[in-house]
Amino acid sequence: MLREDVATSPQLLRRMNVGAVLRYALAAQTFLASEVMAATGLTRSTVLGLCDTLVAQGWIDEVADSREAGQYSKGRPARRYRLRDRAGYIVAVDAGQHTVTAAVADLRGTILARTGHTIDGVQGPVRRTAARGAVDSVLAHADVRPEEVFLVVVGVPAPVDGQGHSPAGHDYWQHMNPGFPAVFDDCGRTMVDNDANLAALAEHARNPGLDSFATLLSGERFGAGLVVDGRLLRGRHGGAGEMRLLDIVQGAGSSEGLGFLAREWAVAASKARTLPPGSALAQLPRAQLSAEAVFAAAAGGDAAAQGIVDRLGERLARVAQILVSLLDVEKVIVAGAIAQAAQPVIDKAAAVLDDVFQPPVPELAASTLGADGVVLGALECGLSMLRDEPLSFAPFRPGVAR
Amino acid sequence: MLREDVATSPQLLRRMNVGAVLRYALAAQTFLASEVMAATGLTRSTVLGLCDTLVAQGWIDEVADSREAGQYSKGRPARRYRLRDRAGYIVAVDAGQHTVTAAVADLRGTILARTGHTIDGVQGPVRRTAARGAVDSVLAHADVRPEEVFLVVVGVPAPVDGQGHSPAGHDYWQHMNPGFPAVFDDCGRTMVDNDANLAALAEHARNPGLDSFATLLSGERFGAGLVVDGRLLRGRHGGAGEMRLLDIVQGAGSSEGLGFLAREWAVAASKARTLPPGSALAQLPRAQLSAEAVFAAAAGGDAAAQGIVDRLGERLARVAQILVSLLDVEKVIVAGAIAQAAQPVIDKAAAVLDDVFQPPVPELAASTLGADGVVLGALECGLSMLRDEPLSFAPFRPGVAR
DNA sequence: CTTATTAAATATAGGTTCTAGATTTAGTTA
DNA sequence: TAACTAAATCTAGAACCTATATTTAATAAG
Repeated sequence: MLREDVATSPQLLRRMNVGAVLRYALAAQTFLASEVMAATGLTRSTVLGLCDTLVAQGWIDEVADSREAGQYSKGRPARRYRLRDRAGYIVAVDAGQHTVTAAVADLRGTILARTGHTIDGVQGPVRRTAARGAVDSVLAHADVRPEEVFLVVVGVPAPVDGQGHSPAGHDYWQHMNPGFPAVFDDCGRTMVDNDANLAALAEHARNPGLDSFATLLSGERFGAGLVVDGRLLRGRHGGAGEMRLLDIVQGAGSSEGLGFLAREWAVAASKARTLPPGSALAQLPRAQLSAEAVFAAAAGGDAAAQGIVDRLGERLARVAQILVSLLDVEKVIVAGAIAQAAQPVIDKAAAVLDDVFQPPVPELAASTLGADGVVLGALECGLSMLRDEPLSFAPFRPGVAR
Repeated sequence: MLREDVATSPQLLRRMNVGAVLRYALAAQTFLASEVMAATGLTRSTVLGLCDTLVAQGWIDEVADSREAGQYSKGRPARRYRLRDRAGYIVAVDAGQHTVTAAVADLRGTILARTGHTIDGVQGPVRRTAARGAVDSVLAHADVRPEEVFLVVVGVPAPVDGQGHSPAGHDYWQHMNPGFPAVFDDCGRTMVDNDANLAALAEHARNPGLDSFATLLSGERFGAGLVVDGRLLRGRHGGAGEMRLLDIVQGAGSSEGLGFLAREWAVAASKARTLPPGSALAQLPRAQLSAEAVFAAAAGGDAAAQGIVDRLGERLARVAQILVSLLDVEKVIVAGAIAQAAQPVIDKAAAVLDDVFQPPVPELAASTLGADGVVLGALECGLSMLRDEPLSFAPFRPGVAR
């Protein structure tokens, strides 16, 4: 491969140009030579030659519908090319603490199959088996064989450094990140990353132009994926975005998440019998005092629930204030399964931020991705790696040796 | 110029290779074709052709001392090339609140002249005039004319975004960053950046392998330059590293810096007459109760001064804790003019960090650059821009039209 | 049904750039 | 002075891309 900062030969130039056209194909799926000419500045002869190469390599196909698909056009009909979006596949896995979710997508990012299972245990071996099972299940559903997979991207609830490793010394992290590459050694390359980081990548892909923001997973514990100046922050050991610092922030108190606290505070109020008799929360058995129940009651006007929501909103505002004032992010996206239910909390927090900051006040909003953020981020991570270095993957075609 | 993601022609390939050799020259100053061959993988013919180009453009010279300088060697003596380190110049300016410092360096980064002045006032026009005066002074000392300058890099005590602008709405920031490019319009390109950011770049250049760290300017106010994963963070409006968040951190209290607080607390103790009669601080008139005096007294064993140092150390530890735990930086470098004097404070803070963190404990250390950090960082900023895009500059040679 | 028109595809020639290998050159060493 | 050595130079040759002319495959008009 290339040494760093290295000079190049004509062959390498060809490789660069093949890559440029392939990138265009990945973005456009079906395209004409003229479009590539406009996008790259290359001559028609050159572009057609590059397309020939890509056809030979199995990345694109020539299709015959140049005229039918397009609007009316005079002159000789143009060849039309189409990305072979089944030339390879990307597998995305959210290996959460209690559940594993897997999805398989084609090269355009279209999800072909998706599944979720609970994991019975937190031990590494159990998690490895569960992840492999989920992946085998989606591959079977989508009729994809492991050798057709370009890339497996796994999200885990632990800090992960640039090499996919979690810091030593914490058994929990090693259990959460128990060496997935070995599990998927027949499925192309495997990448492991932190779940909040992947969720942030998903948001980045869905918010064009938003280049500095934080994605705050906020269910049981706070954890942030930080994107500043268009880049995801990792830090020395992958610990960027860990929220232990909240222990020493006034008004934030701890890194426990919104879901956890809503439940705890409701249960505490119930035990302390401070809930007014008329409160909706008082009607529920303690086992059903979930965060969602609290938020729903608050939305219904219940004063006790509203009190909890207000406290949570102030706490969330503190968290957002920290991130915004240290990193100058323009938006904090509250993500995770409870994000949408927590809209009342977010509204309260946004009001607090309005007081804290001079305009322009940073945005605070719930993610629209719900519980799928991590899986979608894993997919996005894989797609962006594909876009960055498409030629480092080899298209799979039945009957053709790789 | 190039469209993004664009394909290339043979001419552009040549340009890339010329750039690669020039980068080598900038790093090596004097070199042989064989070395470039080894570094780039190119043929001798090609490398010599590229060197011819660079000679013609005025970037390098052929020098005759191939044998003399080198160790014994058999065979035909190799041509030796040398960077024309006076093909252009880089001007670095630290436009601080009270003082302006300027330096001019050649392409190798060797400083040719340096000067410092106090600024009489905080108004934009005054600062512009002072900066221009300082630059004219160093240029005259180094016998450099403005048109020979490639790049002027100015550090200011205000947030600065990627375009060199400071956020509107704060008059102070506009005064600090009053449109320097117009002042240096005869000196090549002008770049403006935040002072702490530049100090961080200086540290980055001097600590190879250190890729995630914070540089904490800590004199009158805390301000951090954040480098994570090898990149300087800016944020949406250039506000990354602003330390206003300390207002809500327990034990940190405010964003006032070590120098400010040491002085304030010593004066307060003096006014409250709580200094023991034997204390070295009690001997001093209040106007001389500087931070340096407090640190010196503490080093000399004075108990009252030691008390102040301990309080400062705990506060500094909090600041470092915040940065480390949110960004996973491996080191916090205390910079600014008082950094070295503040060693007792740093020692105290390091001891606190030892308790707070599990191993590996993040490092905390004083910068070795003293008050020059910002100027050196501005120079480093210019050099790295030169290294990234050398061919975007045109060498200056007397008698040759540009 | 033929002809004009149009735009894409193809073919041809030419220029740049790099590589590979043979030959020459400029020194040292014996 | 001759042998040796490694750099420089010279000569082909191959891979690209471009520019321009020619051909081709469609539609539209007469």
